[in-house]
Amino acid sequence: MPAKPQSRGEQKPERQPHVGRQRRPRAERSAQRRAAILQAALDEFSARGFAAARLDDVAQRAGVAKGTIYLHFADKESLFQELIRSMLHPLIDAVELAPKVDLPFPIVAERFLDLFVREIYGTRRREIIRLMLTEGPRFPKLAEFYYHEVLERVFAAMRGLVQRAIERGELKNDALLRFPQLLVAPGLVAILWSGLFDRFHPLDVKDLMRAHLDLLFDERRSA
Amino acid sequence: MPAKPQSRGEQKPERQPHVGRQRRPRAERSAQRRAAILQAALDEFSARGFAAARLDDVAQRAGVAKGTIYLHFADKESLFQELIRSMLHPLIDAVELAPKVDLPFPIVAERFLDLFVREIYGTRRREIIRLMLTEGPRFPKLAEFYYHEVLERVFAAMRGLVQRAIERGELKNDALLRFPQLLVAPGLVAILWSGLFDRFHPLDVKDLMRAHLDLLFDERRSA
Amino acid sequence: MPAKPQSRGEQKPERQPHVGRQRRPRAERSAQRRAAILQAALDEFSARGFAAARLDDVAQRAGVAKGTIYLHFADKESLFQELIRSMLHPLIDAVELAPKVDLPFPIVAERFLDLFVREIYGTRRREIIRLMLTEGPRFPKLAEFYYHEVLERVFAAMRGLVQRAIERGELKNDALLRFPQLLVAPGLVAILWSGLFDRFHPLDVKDLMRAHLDLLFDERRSA
Amino acid sequence: MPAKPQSRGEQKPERQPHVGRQRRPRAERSAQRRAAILQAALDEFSARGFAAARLDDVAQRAGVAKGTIYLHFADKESLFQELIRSMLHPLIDAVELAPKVDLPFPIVAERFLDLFVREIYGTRRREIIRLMLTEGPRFPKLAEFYYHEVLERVFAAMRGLVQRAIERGELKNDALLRFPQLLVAPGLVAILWSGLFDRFHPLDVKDLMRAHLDLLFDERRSA
DNA sequence: TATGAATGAGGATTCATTCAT
DNA sequence: GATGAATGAATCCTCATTCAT
Repeated sequence: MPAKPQSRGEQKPERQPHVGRQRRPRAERSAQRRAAILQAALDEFSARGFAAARLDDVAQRAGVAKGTIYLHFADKESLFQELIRSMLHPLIDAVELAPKVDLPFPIVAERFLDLFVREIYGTRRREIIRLMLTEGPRFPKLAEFYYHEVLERVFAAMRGLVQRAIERGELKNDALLRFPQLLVAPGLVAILWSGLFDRFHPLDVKDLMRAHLDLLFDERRSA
Repeated sequence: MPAKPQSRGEQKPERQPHVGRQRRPRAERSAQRRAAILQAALDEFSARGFAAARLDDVAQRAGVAKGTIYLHFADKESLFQELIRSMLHPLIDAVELAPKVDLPFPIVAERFLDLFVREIYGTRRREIIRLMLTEGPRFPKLAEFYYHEVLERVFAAMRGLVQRAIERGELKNDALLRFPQLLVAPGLVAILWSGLFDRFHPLDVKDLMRAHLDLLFDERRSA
Repeated sequence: MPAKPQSRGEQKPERQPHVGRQRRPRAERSAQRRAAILQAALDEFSARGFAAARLDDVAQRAGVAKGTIYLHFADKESLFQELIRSMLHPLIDAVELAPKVDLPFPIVAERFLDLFVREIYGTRRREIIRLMLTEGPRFPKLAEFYYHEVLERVFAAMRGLVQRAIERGELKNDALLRFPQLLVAPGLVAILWSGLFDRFHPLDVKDLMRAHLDLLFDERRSA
Repeated sequence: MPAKPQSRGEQKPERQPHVGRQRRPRAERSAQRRAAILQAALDEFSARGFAAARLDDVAQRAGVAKGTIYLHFADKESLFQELIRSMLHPLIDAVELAPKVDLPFPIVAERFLDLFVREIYGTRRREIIRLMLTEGPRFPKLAEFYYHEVLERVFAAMRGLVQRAIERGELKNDALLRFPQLLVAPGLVAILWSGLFDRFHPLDVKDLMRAHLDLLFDERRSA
């Protein structure tokens, strides 16, 4: 699941050979602009938060006119919501391709956290998650979407794995079954930490995750 | 048009029941108003976030005129920052009165999480923490204050306890020593959850904390 | 005509020997406060102009509470107008005591300009004149007062002197008779200059006045 | 914020009389609006002074929305300063085209004062000079600009002329060399007078200037 | 489609004035 | 009389949204 192509550059051949302008079919140019706007919106919303972000800045950053934003999005709120949704979609798809292989739970958990580090923390999705956390309360629709489309699925998948682990005796209690949140909590904390306190004390996420796993399955790397 | 008490929130004004008007010294009335403003500010900032909160609403909710806010706070930002600071102070003091008794670490951890549930999650400080998390990136001063005055102290205290636990063999690895965050991570997640997803799936914090402890010290309540 | 006593200090004996507070009869204290307010008002109005001056600052500077100003003056405008009037009154009286001695006109003119330099330019009345010039258009009442009470009288006196000078052949034309303004114009320019350009090029008023006299009566100090 | 020709003053809008709406290129419309705003600003600032003028009124008078002002000027202060500057620029340019012809000094002086009457007193620049005099102390930048860009140049040019006059024996002293202000002082007084006392006693500037010249060069029109 | 000038509702802030103490 | 906390109208400025080109 590669990070989203931030550079606008891989344009395909063109048609109208006589025009000095667009060297690309209409629809494609439009999609490209839409992408540029979303990109810029992510930058601005991330940096200032929803309320303080200015569409002027988004437009400028995207290299389009302010009015153009309204050709693609109904209003500021829609832009925000579609930004979040569009960046969560690949994640949702990924969940479907759940890991069918049957490995020991500590390994599964480790892979899961690795995936988090690689595909969320290490990408701009980290900012999306942060926006979800910080602006979510003002966007019930978005929270609902996130809950049903992301959380429920992820948690369901996790519960399946946990259930098997419990049955196999790899887990001694049902804590993770009842609260799958406990597995990702450190990841969320890392996301929050990065925006708040990194300048005082940077946090090594991989280390944090390893420590988290140590706590959960202490037969591994112990003190 | 004299100010009007407009008592709101859960403040109990303890007025003399027989007096139709205020019969209180100047300084006290002033303090009362300041408190009312802070109270109202917490309500509004919590509900809408810093940028979207309107001082008009704060004033109305506090039962004072707009201008009155400026008698107590330099501007919107100061109001916000002083709100956060004032509500964190009792917490800071509490840390100083560290637990000197020497109990088994699982008990210590349990008490610590109980304290969190009781003194933060169960109070309006929950909202303060949430504001800290969500608005902090835009208030570097506040983040710095929080890091140095709260986190460093809490973490230092926690490390002391963890260190002893390791020495006694109560903890098999140094995970919590290096990342005290791991102990409070579920608490933060609970705070975030409460504002986002409670209407879909309420979270029982005490249960969550118990599960968290179960994961850490699995000789207790297992599956 | 000494400048107004800026220091409040020459208090007279008192009465109530048992009171720790005022050592002065009521009326006198009141007059003292009124004077202090006017003093402070001059400072503030001079520094910022009528509109931008703040009564808060006036009160603070005068060492009284804001409300006290309203015990002495109906409102900001009244304060301003009374300030101007009160400081012009001594000037008006002075005009009455016109110079009855019959001297050569150049000498008369020189004395007149000397008087201007000493009693206006060299005192806080300079600021009053400036305020009159800069704020006058917004205070028609004040302009009217100034015109009738000050200008008309001064000009009438001047015309008397000029008339005699013409009759005696000391002046070859009626320019000053028709436009007494021409005699004081450099003085007004000096007042304006002092607030605008002194930091680039200070103006020596006495020198300016001497040059002005040189131009008018060129048998004196010539090139 | 597109640049603007800046030449304005007595602009005649030259709209096509048959068009009910604007049929003009963007840039031109923008320049027109900017000009209208400056025009309206001059009206309002002149009438009420900087502090008391309301941008709402400026907008209304200019026939634009409040926000439009901010498309052309950063804030109220900028608007004010650009107003002054833009109206002084033509004056500055005019000084450069100094009079190269070598005429007798009284003629030169007369032409100079004529120029003042025609190009300043008789135009809206009179109001600009008044604003400069009355608001200048609160706008040091503006005073500096005016001093260096206008006064120094004008005075330098005047000194050149005066110097030659002295050498030729047309002036018997160096008064005007040291204080060129003396030549324009009556002009400034006329400007101030017009706003303050015209309703009590209108001042005929041309007459005033003639009298001024009479005083300086008394071989002309004498008593 | 795309543009960006124009709009004007909205909100922070100031400060003259009032009035309970 | 004095005080100064409280008021709220007034005003600057911002920025999401519209719309003529």
